[in-house]
Parts: sequence; structure tokens; C-alpha cells
Amino acid sequence: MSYRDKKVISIGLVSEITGLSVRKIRYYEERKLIFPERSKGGTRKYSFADVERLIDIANHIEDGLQTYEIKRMEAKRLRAQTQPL
Amino acid sequence: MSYRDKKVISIGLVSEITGLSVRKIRYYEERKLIFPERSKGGTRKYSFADVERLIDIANHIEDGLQTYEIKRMEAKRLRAQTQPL
DNA sequence: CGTGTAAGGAATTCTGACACG
DNA sequence: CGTGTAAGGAATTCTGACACG
Repeated sequence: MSYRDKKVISIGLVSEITGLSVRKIRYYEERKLIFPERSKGGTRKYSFADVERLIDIANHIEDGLQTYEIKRMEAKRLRAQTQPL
Repeated sequence: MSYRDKKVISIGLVSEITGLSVRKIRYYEERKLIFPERSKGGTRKYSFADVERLIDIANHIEDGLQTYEIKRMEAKRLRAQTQPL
């Protein structure tokens, strides 16, 4: 696993990097769009891949998509990918 | 700059990853062997490269080297590198 | 010298809820 | 639905110092 996938960034820093509010980041998790890990104390840890994903999600939201639509789109993409025929 | 060099990891997590105590990590900084960044609030942030460097430092310490010796070794290596002749 | 620890304070994060639209 | 916010608590980190060897 590359550095890109290691979950090591706190939510506050992710907020800084992405420009998204902490509230939004937590909400996208609630909607099952993002899956941070937790430290022993319970604090969320994100990877750089998660950061990129959050930016992607935010763009879709800005385009007027709802979270379940974003989730559905992914499911679709995943299916296309695993069943190339 | 690659993900390896982004300073985003808190000292607690670095401690977990490296197995070094927080005290040791701060001490190596005091001795100018490692240079974390600081968040607005003042908390230290390390990169994956820093994590690897800390492990390297710890190995040298275990071998009985003193911090200034480790520092001197690096200076030597840097000189050899910048002046190949 | 390198490292542990107790001390007091400050910054960070967490959850569940109420609000609005 | 998506997001802000105040609330109270818990986890994290910070510094300077004393201790030991």
C-alpha cells in the first residue's frame, strides 16, 4: 500500500487541505461516501486518496447531485469495471 | 512534492508507527535532526519521509551514536553528494 | 546525554441535537 | 437534504522543569 492510501490525516487538516468544513466531511461519511479509520481515542484518520475523493464528492454536490446519486454513480462505475463485457 | 513529503501526521501517530516515544521524537527535533511543520494551533506535523528518517535516527542511537554524531555524518554525506569530485 | 514523568494549559475532536430550508 | 452551530466531554499536544545516570 502506498503513502497515498495510509490513513494518517486528522479531520482538521483534511478540512484545511480540501477547503471543506469539518461538518461536511463528517456528513459524507454518514452518507457512506467516505470511510476514515479511527485512532484508539476515536479520532478520524484520512488518507491522501480520501482527500482527493472528498474533493471529487464536493464537486458532484456543487453540480447539484445528492449523496445517494453520487453513491449510485460509483456503484455503476464499479460494475462496469468488474464486468468489462 | 510527493505524498511522502507532505507534513500531515501528528506526533502521536508517528509515535505509534515508529514505536518511538513522543519524548524521543521531540528530543530529536531539539537536536536538529528532524524538522516537523506546525499547524495553526502549534501541533507538530510529520511526513512519511520524516517517519523513515526517525527510524533511521533511532537505529543510529541504538548503535551508540550521539545525536551530534548523527548530524555530523549527514553533513559529511551531503558534502560528498554535492561535491562528487 | 538521552529519556521518563507529573503539571497545567491550550488546541482538537467527538457525539447528538436543534435549526433552516 | 445538506450544513451551521452551541454544548459538554474526552483525547491530544504543548512547554518547561525535575530526575537519573
